[in-house]
Amino acid sequence: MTVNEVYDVIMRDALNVISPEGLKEKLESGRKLIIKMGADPSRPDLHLGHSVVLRKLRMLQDLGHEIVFVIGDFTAMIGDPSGRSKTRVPLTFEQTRANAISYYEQVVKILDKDKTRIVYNSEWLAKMNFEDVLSLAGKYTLARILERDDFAKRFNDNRPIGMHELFYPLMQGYDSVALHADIEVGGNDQTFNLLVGRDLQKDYGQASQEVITFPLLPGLDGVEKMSKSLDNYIGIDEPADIMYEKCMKVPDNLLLTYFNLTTDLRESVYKELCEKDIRAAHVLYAETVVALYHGAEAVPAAAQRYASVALGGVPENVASVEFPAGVRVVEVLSRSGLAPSNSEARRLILGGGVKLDGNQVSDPNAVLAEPGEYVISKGKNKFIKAVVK
RNA sequence: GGGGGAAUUCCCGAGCGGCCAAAGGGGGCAGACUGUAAAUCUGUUGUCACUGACUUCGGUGGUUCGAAUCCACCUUCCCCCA
Repeated sequence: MTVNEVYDVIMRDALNVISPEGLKEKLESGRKLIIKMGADPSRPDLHLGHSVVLRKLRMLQDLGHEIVFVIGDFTAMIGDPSGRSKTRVPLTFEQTRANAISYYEQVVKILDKDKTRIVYNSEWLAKMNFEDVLSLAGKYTLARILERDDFAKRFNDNRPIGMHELFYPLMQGYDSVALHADIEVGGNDQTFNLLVGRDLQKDYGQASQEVITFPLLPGLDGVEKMSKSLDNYIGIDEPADIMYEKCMKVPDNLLLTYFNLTTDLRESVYKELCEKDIRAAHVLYAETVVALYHGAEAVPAAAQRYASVALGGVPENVASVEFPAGVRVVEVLSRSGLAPSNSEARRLILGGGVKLDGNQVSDPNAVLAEPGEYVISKGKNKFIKAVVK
């Protein structure tokens, strides 16, 4: 892609670009730009929501620029208050390192390993003394910090805001100063933090970074933003089968958005299909995404599995768990993870949600007396093979 | 520093001495319907050896035959005054 093409794609997909002229100028300068992206080490599991931004970074990388991931190991001690209504529980140093590694491994599924750098913000933040901190704090005002949605909200609702939390945007902004970042990208929820970086760079005598924010991908529930903790995500690490199935579950009214933000397909390919045959559009989406992360060769198997389960069949490679003869079905459910407890398993049976080899189990005290293999299912698409010995 | 209030099961929120595993709503899960969608309807939502037992209502100790409910102290949060 040429500089102009990349610029156009960014302008098309970005939610907001602060100073498009500045961005264009930098891209055309011929310099190798430092592009900053904050990584949240408290949640190292990447999903399609992250891919929205990552895929744009990949384009910039292909133009020769350097992507720098800032692992907020120091800021993690505070926890980003973005979108939070409560103070977060801090992470330990070891946790952030472990998470950072896992983060990196997933990131390079989309990005070019050689042009991706990882830095830890403790490198500079931990070295600041109290005087440095005061000087940093003096560059911002309470009123401006309180402009932030979540702070304002918490403040008005009389919920506590720790003093240290107010420093979060400043610290993240200072990262840009330390790195001499040219561009910073992030999700829409990061807008405030990214802008603070711009201001601080100016205060420290640097050119302000360009800021590009991208829309947040809504989760599979169609309400909240995609996130692992809400379990409404499609992880980029997930097996092809699961990925395919989840893609089929994307809410109809969001499918267009998903196509837009998470695939390379041209609008002409999917737009009409979404309007005319939403089911076929789902299939196209599922195939596209699975191919993207697992290769085209993984598609047929995933599609076939989906189809067989849809027809009420049992998928082929189901995880199996061994049990001694005479186990209660309830225990099979709880120990295999299909149910969180025996009580819950019992309720599921009573509610008609459990099947044994395709037949509904109605007795909560049912037992697998004979050795053999049994397929136990919960709901429509959760299966486990019980190997009874 | 002084005064007043609050802490309930995943979340919000009722309960204010036995009828409380704790109303109601949200969310979750399952069933029906469907396209493994949405909407809708139904059931369910502490654990276990489940017609019974056990553990829960910020923490610790107490009063009582009996405490989520009363008392004391502690912890945390909020409000008002300074």
